Amino acid sequence: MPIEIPDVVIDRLPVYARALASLDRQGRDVVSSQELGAQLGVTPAQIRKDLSYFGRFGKQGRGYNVKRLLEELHQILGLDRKWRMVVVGVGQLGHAVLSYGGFAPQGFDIVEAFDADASVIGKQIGDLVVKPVAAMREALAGQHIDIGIVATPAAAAQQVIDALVESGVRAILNYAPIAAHVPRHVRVKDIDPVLSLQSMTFYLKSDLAHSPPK
Amino acid sequence: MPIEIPDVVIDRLPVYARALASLDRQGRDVVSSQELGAQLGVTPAQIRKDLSYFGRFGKQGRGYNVKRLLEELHQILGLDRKWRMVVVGVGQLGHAVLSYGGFAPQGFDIVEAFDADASVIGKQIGDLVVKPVAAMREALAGQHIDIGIVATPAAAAQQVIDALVESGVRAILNYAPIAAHVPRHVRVKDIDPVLSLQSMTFYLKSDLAHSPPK
DNA sequence: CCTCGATTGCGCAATTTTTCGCAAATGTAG
DNA sequence: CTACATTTGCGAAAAATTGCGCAATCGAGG
Ligand SMILES: NC(=O)c1ccc[n+]([C@@H]2O[C@H](COP(=O)([O-])OP(=O)(O)OC[C@H]3O[C@@H](n4cnc5c(N)ncnc54)[C@H](O)[C@@H]3O)[C@@H](O)[C@H]2O)c1
Ligand SMILES: NC(=O)c1ccc[n+]([C@@H]2O[C@H](COP(=O)([O-])OP(=O)(O)OC[C@H]3O[C@@H](n4cnc5c(N)ncnc54)[C@H](O)[C@@H]3O)[C@@H](O)[C@H]2O)c1
Repeated sequence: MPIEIPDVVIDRLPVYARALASLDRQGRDVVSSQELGAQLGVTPAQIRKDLSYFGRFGKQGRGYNVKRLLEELHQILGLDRKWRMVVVGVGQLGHAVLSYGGFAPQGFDIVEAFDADASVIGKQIGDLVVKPVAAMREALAGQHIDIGIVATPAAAAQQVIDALVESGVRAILNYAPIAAHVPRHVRVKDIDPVLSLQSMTFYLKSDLAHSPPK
Repeated sequence: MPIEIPDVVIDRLPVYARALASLDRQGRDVVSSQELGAQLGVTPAQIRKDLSYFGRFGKQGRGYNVKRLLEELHQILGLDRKWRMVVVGVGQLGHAVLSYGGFAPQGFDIVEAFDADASVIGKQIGDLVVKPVAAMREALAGQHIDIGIVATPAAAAQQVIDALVESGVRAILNYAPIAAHVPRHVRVKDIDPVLSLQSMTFYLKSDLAHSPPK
């Protein structure tokens, strides 16, 4: 029964969900795998196959009901509830993360923020006050935190991650440029724009087209 | 001769390069695929296979010379030269990007910044002055820009991307939560923390372990 | 100069992921 | 009620990716 669902499939579902939400806002009622695929740059067959891991959500000859499919995806991904997150490292990037309006509407609530630097500790951002990272264990002891966001310098990141894991966090969104080590029950996703750039340059490099149009 | 190299392989090379740079800073001279793999959480066989697309860089019985392999990877990825980038959208995130110290040391230079908002235009950040996005075409007309970084709200992102492509940019680092449409000769990498979170919750959701250790 | 433990590079097998192809539904139009 | 244009879900084929196994090679030590 528990057929293994590939990670790649899980990674695509949020993309489908985002597109469906957009279609929904535009008032669209139904969409075919064909159209959705064109919009997202994936093949219709892939969308249908991905969805088929979870059930039968479409109607032959019609396509998918946008609202219905969006709800199903939310349920599948666990987006039909709130997730509690903490941010560690409130520098440039940490500030941007804390004041980003894109998390809360999706059910991702940042409930604590920590930093090591005295000039940041105590600072109020939104309705959070930055606490000392040294007191993180205690601060998190009573509460249930699902996800830790790491935005410290690379040198501090692994120890911060260890502390988050100790505190019961089961997923890490890691902005620091390191390969994090975590126990197997903890998920990690890395966000590193430099790695993204460095893989794109491979293709740019060999592009012979080189002249800016005069 | 031009054996097709899988995209997944290209995506891993920067990760290897980053680890090698770290080993190099630690004064390590050689490393085996075994050790590198353990550090990065990939199998040694995968590392060897990936590298074998490009040549033979190791010595049997020894492993890889750290400096040598790092140089080779830099060459392969095109990191042995400078890349010129522009940032469009200088809000919270754009600020963090502009003042991020992690790009320049890797050869990624931000040479212009644009925004639509009068309260940001003219502002100096580092040694750049934010210019009006309306004048982007003209500002970029003379120069060769390799990569565009998009940090505008979603609603503006596609038109900004179109303008960047028009200006001759061949790669886009897109922070906006949209599925960008670009001509085939343009590369896009998306950075979207919400998508990352939304795929991790799939696994958290089904985790039965739920209680924070008292 | 021989032996031995270590480690690469790579052909090939195994596994994973994507794509194909089509029967079965669905809605529409006549 | 029938014909028809669509589009799904899914088994099976194809393609892509990963992992295995091992001959060849390296350096150290004697
Ligand atoms: N700024 C960006 O655009 C950007 C982009 C990608 C990745 N990153 C990465 O994100 C991280 C943060 O980048 P930034 O630009 O915000 O740097 P920053 O120096 O502005 O902020 C780092 C913050 O972490 C705090 N800190 C240091 N050690 C700590 C510890 N042990 N515990 C808690 N807090 C600690 C510092 O006091 C500081 O406030 C870095 O790893 C960087 O490589 C940044
Ligand atoms: N802040 C984050 O942590 C974060 C994280 C991930 C993704 N994002 C995404 O990055 C983008 C920027 O986020 P932010 O938090 O910096 O938002 P922001 O509102 O602080 O900044 C957006 C900036 O874009 C400018 N802008 C608007 N339209 C423009 C146009 N047509 N041309 C040029 N500039 C234009 C605005 O004037 C503003 O300065 C958004 O798409 C957001 O979803 C942000």
